[in-house]
Amino acid sequence: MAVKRKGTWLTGSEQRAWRAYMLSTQLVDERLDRQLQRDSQMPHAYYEILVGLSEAREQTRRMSDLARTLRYSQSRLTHPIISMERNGWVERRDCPTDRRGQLVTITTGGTAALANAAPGHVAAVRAAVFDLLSAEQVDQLYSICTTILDGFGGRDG
Amino acid sequence: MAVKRKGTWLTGSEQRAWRAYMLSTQLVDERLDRQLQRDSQMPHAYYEILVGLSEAREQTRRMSDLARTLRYSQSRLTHPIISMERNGWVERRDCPTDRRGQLVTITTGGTAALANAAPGHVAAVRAAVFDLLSAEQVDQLYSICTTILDGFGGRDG
DNA sequence: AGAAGCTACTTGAGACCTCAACCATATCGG
DNA sequence: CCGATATGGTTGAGGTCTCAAGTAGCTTCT
Repeated sequence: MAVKRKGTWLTGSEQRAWRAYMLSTQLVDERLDRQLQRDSQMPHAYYEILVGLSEAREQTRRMSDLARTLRYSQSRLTHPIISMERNGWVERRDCPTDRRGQLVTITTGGTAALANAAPGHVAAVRAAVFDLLSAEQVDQLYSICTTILDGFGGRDG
Repeated sequence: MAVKRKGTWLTGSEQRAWRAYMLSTQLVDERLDRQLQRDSQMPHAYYEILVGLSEAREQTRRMSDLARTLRYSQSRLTHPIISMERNGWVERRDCPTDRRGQLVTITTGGTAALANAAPGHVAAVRAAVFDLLSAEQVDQLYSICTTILDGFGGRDG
């Protein structure tokens, strides 16, 4: 493995970047969660699941497929799906080609809940992030995040 | 308020940046949490609290003071503090000048736990983030995050 | 065909966080 | 000085996430 010159701690500029990162990501997250919970009675994870389903062909996906694209563990997906099924936002049925599988479909109620939640959520995203950043910063952010994502390359988790 | 030209949705480059952001921040977070939990039996929040205390004058702080700098709600702080007190990592005593107040001090046990956890945690931070980014990107990240932080200006949450 | 191993999903327990309600003390206004 | 309000902190209930273990169906190899 390539040995870094730096020892165990972070340099000054890394440290200040790290602190700002931790603080800002946490605040953005909390803010979006709170907005969704308050205005649409759903946690952010539910919103993401609904989006994932609404974008799917036939509005339907296999559990494992959905979990992979959201990068959720399976049990992190099963629990919400069960409670969203109780809400009437999604429906499940057995997969015809693989009897282990489950197909999840967003219902019209789920679609309505999502349509109802989306504008406020997007406005919150804008207010918290994109209204503040320049176009250049948006591109930089994209490139930083994809660099980090690429670093994961499937290893550990 | 200044009206943005854009309507309710995000532009293409905003959207791809947003997806990369959500994915990467979540993955980084999970990875650090898991590493700390596995190697040092503490969630990330506990680590941050220990750091906050260790950096304080006399290794001691008021609850509300600590909560403010970490940007935690009070009950988000009280719960962990109680369990860390059971671990022997911190101690509490009444504040002499304000009888509502509580002073929290990190114990030698807490200091040891932190010293034990830090190298692995920092290595994980490096591996997940800083080993991948150029110096330029680190500076960009800092500037993006402080821009977002400034946007919060104390309002809402 | 049958055993071994992998994949898909669920379950339950435990930990953490949030929120709202609550007590106690400080502070401010008349 | 006393009531009104604000601040500091705790409590408990409820919900979500994680982790480990369990069930069931597929697949592969001999």
